[in-house]
Amino acid sequence: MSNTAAKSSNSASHSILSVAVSLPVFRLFDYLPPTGVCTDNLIPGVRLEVPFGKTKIIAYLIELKEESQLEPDKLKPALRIVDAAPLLHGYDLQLLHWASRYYHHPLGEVFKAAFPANLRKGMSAALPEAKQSAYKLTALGELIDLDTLSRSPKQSRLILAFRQHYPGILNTSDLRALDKNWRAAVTSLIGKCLLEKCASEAVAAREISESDVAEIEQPENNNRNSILLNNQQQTAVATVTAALNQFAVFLLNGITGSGKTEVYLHLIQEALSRDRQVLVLVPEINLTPQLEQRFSQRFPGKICLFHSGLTANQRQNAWVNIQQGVRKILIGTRSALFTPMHNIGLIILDEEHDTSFKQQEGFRFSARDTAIMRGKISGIPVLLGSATPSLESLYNARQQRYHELVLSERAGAATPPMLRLLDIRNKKLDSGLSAPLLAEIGKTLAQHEQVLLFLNRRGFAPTLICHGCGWVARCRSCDANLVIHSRDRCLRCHHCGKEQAIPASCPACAAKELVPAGLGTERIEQTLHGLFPGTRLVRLDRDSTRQKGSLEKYLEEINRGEAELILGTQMLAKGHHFPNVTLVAIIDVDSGLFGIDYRSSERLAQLIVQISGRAGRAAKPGQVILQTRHPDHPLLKTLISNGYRQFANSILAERQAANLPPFSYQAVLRAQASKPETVLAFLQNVMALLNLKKYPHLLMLGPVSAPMEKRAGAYRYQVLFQSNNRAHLQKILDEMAGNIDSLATVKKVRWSLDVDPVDLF
DNA sequence: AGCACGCCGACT
DNA sequence: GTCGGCGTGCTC
Repeated sequence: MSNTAAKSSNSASHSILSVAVSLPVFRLFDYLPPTGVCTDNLIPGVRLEVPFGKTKIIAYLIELKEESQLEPDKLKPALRIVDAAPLLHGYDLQLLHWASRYYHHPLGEVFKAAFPANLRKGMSAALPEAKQSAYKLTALGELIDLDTLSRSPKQSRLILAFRQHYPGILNTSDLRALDKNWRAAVTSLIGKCLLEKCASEAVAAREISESDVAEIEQPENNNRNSILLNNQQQTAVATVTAALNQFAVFLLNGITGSGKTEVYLHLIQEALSRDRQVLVLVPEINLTPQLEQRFSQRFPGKICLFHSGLTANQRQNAWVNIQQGVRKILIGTRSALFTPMHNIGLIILDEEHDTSFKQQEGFRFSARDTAIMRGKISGIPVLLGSATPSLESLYNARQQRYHELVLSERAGAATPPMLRLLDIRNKKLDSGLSAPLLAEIGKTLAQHEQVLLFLNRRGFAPTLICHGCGWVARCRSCDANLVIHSRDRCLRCHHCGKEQAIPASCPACAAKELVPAGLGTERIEQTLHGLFPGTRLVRLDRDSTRQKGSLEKYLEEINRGEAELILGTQMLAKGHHFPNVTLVAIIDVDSGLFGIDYRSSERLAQLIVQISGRAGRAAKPGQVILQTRHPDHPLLKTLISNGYRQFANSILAERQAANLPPFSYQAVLRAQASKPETVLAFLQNVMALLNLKKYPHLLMLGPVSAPMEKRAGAYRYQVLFQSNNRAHLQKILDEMAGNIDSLATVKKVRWSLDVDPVDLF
């Protein structure tokens, strides 16, 4: 009480509103309060509508100041205060400020990421319950002969439903259950004066009776759904439960099928019983109807989903229900991370190694790292789960920064698949397929079992090369090689998506000796058609599933057992499992083995483990064949014989032996201008300004993309900063951010700074 | 990001 | 003579 009194007496003199706007500028803008409004109730975090240039926009109040740097006559008054009370709580604001600083992204843009589109446009955040409508029949509707509606079967069915339902009132969710497209029919019935909207009292009455029903059903639900935990699961649940009131990071390292989800469900129950909310983050692909069903069976009426597939209104409903604490559990993708919560008590992040937790453009951030920071700010535990944890998380666990919980027992009796290296040195290959592999494929098909082939390259061939002079087809706007697509008869850039026709002769030497080099899924598909004629083959990659719903169609075909040979990219590794697959082959493991970056080996290993999980679920254990020219590669051998965990350890040990820290951090400064000299001068100035010598471990690479060519009307260079020390990098970036604006204005350079969302600690 | 101002080629 | 191209600069 005394707190608020002190606040308002202070703010009397603080009558300048410093706001952030959703623009790519780092500075804040100052406004006067709306005319005739007392600033006492203005608290940072509220939305304001302000005049901005010629338009008006929604801005976010950051602080109240005594005076502005600008001359008073330049200040405009804000138009209105949108929120009586801030929608973001103190912890949420702290998190957004942290993210803006840590990822060097403008504060207003970070705020934008925290609000659904409707609220960004200034819509009120009133609870959507008020919008829940209910309908009942009019007197005419009660009496009308249904035969007169014989030409509108939907409408007559609705009328019948109203008549049969006591007390004759149906609300939106009832109607949705009756018919997905109820709205059109209801609208025309209202138009015919057969149906009318109820008064709001009637709606409230219905809601009470509904919640009664839910409570009667609940105990029975729990009995049916709750599964007994094994010892490891019990330990995990008990350990996290004991820490429910403090910040701690737990790494739940559980092999496929070890029952991680059951641990999540028990912990959610624990948090709910303490009247706290829970945030569950999952990779995009995992947000399936099955997951939703499993959660809502256990926690009926308590869940909100939040992901890119929702409409603007659905997003707002979910956001507000969670923000106000009406719903208790938010399940969503990385875009759900910043949703304010009334009383958050636990964060769960499933498949923590998954790369979709990193936002790679615009506001680049790592949802995993930011979730950990959210846990720290809110003083609550964060649980990271994975069968193949990222190296950084394993490292953090080893450094005791995370507390590791292991689930090593499979719930069912399924035997793990057998991994085998197949040496293809000096072996004849047909589109990358060796004779022993082809023999195994033939054998498996003959037994009417399914085969899954993996190659992480779509298209026909990754390059078009001139046999006469060595010319290679490259993209004009990127530095990447163009990929040959045979079905669409074109060359396509997998970076920017640009297409062009396949030239008939070499543009450099005019020889008609252009040959496709390398392997892609299209090419293998073609070869397999020739080798196994009449076999039903399904190819799954971004090209074959571009049409909406076609992925689902193919997956069903596979699950029904109609598809015998399955060929595909990354897509195969995630989400779905195929019961009748007994042979998995990875056509080229070597490509992942020798990257400059250890992350390519890490991803390869994760992929092998995940894709192996697709096989051997049937009564018969599956086999996994890895084609390689390096059967003695220590990493491969470790992975095959000792598993992912040992593999990860040996990468970390290798780096330690080479005196390298486990990770490095990077940032990219991009600059562009109309003249190349301008770009260079700008970068030189920036470099001169930075005291790089202070940071011995900071590596500066650049300008990176040479030679400098004009692209899209501008010359652009980028400079890469790499460091083993995140703090050093942060300091350099701070120095830059403080000076770069003025340098750029003088030199007319456009610049942007991307901080790769690598790690937190 | 939008949006306006400004300075050079094809149009009635 | 203008319409409009996008390069450049600004928004409290």
